[in-house]
Amino acid sequence: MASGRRQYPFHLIEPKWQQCWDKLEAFRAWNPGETPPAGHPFSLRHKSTKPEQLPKYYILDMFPYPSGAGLHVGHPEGYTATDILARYNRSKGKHVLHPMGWDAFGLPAEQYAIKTGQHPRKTTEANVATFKRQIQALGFSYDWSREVDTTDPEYFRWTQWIFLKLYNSWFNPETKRAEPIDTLKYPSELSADQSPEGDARRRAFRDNRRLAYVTEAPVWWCEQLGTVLANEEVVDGKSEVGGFPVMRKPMRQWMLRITAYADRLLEDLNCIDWSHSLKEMQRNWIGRSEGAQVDFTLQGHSEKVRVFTTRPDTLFGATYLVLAPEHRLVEQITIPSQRSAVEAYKTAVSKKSDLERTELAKEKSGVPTGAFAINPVTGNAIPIWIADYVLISYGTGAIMAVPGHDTRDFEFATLFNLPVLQVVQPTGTQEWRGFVDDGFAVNSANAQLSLDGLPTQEAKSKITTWLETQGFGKKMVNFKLRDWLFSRQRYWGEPFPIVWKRDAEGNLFHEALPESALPLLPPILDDYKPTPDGQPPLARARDWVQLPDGATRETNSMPQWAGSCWYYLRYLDPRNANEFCSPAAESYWMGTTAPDSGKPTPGVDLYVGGTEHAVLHLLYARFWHKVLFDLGCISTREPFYKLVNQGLILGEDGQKMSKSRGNVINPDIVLDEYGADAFRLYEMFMGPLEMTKPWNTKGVEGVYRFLGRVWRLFVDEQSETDYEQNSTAEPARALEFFDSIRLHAGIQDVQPAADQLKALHACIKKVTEDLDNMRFNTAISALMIFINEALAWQTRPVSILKDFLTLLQPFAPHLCEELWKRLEMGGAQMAESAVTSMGYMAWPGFNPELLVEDTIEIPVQVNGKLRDVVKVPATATAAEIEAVAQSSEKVQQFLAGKTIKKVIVVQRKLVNIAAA
RNA sequence: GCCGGUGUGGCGAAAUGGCAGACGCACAGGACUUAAAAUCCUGGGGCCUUAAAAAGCCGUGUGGGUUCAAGUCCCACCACCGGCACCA
Repeated sequence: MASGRRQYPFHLIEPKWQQCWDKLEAFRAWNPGETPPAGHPFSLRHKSTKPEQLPKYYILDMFPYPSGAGLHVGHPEGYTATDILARYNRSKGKHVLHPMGWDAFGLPAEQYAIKTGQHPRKTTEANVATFKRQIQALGFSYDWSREVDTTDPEYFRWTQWIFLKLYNSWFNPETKRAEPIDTLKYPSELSADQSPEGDARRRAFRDNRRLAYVTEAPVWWCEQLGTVLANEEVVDGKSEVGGFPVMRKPMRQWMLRITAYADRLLEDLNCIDWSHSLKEMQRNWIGRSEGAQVDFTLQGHSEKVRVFTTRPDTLFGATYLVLAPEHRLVEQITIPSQRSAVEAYKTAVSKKSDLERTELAKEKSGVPTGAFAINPVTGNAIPIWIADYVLISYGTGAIMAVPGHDTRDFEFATLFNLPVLQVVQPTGTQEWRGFVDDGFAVNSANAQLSLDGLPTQEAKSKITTWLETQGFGKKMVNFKLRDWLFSRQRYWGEPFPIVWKRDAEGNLFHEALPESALPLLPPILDDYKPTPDGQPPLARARDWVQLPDGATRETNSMPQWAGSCWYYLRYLDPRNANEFCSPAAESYWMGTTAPDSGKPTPGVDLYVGGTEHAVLHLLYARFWHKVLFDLGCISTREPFYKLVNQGLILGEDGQKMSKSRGNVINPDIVLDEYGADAFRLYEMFMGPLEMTKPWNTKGVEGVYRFLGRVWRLFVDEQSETDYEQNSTAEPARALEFFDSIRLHAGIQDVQPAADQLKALHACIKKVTEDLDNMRFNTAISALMIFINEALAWQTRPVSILKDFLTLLQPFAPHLCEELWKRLEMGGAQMAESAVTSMGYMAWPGFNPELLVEDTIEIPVQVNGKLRDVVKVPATATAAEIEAVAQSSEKVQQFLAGKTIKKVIVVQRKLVNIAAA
């Protein structure tokens, strides 16, 4: 630990500049139509250019949930990367939008409320204050005037407004987009229905097609948390939060029809710049699979069993059917002698915990129903079983089993001695039994149809066409993606702007509140627990729930995802009281009217956050975005054009940081010891942004020393020593002594020497290229190389130092502002007036001519092994280089007694002599 | 099992098919100091030799291949990390 003396007085520098930026609103982004004040650094840089005439750069962090524990070192990793790029782009002349806010609804504040009775608002406010303090201490260039908080009524009124949009829309399969619910036409028999129930039927028709709809479905209920959880919030049969047991329970729930967008969510991945693996995760989650549905007639029943298969080409090999135990036909078709066995099996399955049911190496189980179906191509009667390896929630909840060519079916058939037929011939020499890949169809012919000899793909399309013409089935696409369970039984979330009423017949129905009723605030409670009969906490507020006209309010609330689904849009126009966002702000920042728009970047230019949101948040936000796009509220199809995941930061022991391991690094302590600039620099120097990497406090010391060397390049050693001694003696006057530190005597306003220019321009080139590719670690190493060289200079030209500070500024903004200021003042006393921000200094360009060397060193290899390095003029021709290389003494030694077969000369790079 | 990613010194890492290990940490030696800290300078892949060196050989998870030349490209494996997981 670097105890004692500081490398440089960061403790005086950093707060000073943070206050200065804050006072100036230095990093405020201006919406179209706004005019920055004349003295603002933006105006100084861009003169009379209107903000909206500049190319925009929208750079976004995943906003944090402000937990009571405060920031950990993982948060600032992404934030530092985006801040560096925000500052870099500002310096390059872009108009940068870089906002921050709080995803502040959520369980911890509510559970704290249950324990202590403290209103979650209080807890939330305290946590937000801590987070904000910690984030601001890092000197990030956020536009704090755009700060949003999902729990602010002025924010969540628009979350509720978007919900109303979803509620009041349906997905038109013909146009493949969302449309207002009024455009949904009733079928003629419904519109003609004059009966008393007509209205109710029409209502039901609409309600079943809304993008937000109600269903009575078994959901994951967690007793301890007192709420239902979404599928994805249940991990290994336990709640993701807290690890409590969960059970299935039928409840009335709100759902969002994300499945309608499955195809578009998949398709549009092709037009955004996300990592391959992230796109794959989304593709897997959506899980599109193409195949066919096939109807099997039942012996002795008029009903048919519909199955979904991706391998219709194997239909001749289907030797039995399997229904999910919950399938609706099971009841009907089970023969009396099998009834008790079937019932017993169903009970056993329903009793199984979901952990057991999804157990990996579990042995297959099932029972026959005694019923038979007819294979439409062979005409054979095949038995119908039930088994829990078939899921009710996927496809049609029923499968045709082809044990010859499906691993699961093969396992099942082996266990129960069911017939296994070969219908696919492998291309190689593999065993056909259990062969699941593409091959050639065999044993697949009847009087009307033959697939024999066809490759799998052709066989699939041939039989699908045949099935369709015969009326036995058709092409079908299935998705793993399920509709989004959108209600929670919680207090600390957005209430639904929905009321429930009864019609004349006594049927319960729901109705949306008008937009004018927003925001709908949650009621004041003194107990935040669910009611004893399992009603959500909101149900405790009788007066709130019960409306004067007899209607009752919906008592569910929205999940935490809701607020984070659209916050990037609210940042664009966060104080707008009339709209969720003005069209002018939206079209400018989301890129549709950017002035440099040869190709406008659609959406957020760069979004950085953790992989933990790879599917859920990113899929939900894309879904909402598309709905808003369809309804004409916004102008882009996708919200986030480029997305990068930062890697995890591990503890010093290489383990994941956790309280229980005691390896958590507290940023406050690091900041105290080394300052914000060193902290930022270290987070970026550790390695590539996207990699997982361990924390190492010694490494912080390394970059801290580097900043100390930067400081010493600029300041006079004696005056620094004086400052140290004086401020130790009289700490109260530290600032005064600090201001009288003089510049280094070598700093002069002179023409730089050639080697100085070369060092600078090599650095400019490397840092620029690295920032363009988000290679922060190597950019920092280039800055270090420059400093190592510059420290040896007697004369330190001001122009060189200024350019260097401009390069370092995105990484270590506080130190750079301070040194810049001192250069500007020429060593005079620091003045409070005329503060500007370096953040707007133009990024230096590099001159490649300055980097040209007169003589270059060329490695010479013999048979691929390095034998010598020769110096040649940079202008040497290949022949000249070859001559020099061959005449080298060392090379001669290795050529002795050998014949040269070939000489490879790579201009300016290398010579390799092949000899034998 | 499937999908994606990663394997390079004691450690974090760097390298458009062209001198492997930039930069930093740790370590060692030296300067400054009464001494220490801080700072500055120098040296560090391994092996084999040697008083020290030079020279030589070997080295990017393993085994093959392409090439004048492979950390980088191709094939087959192994290990670790992340995601999904009876999705028909």
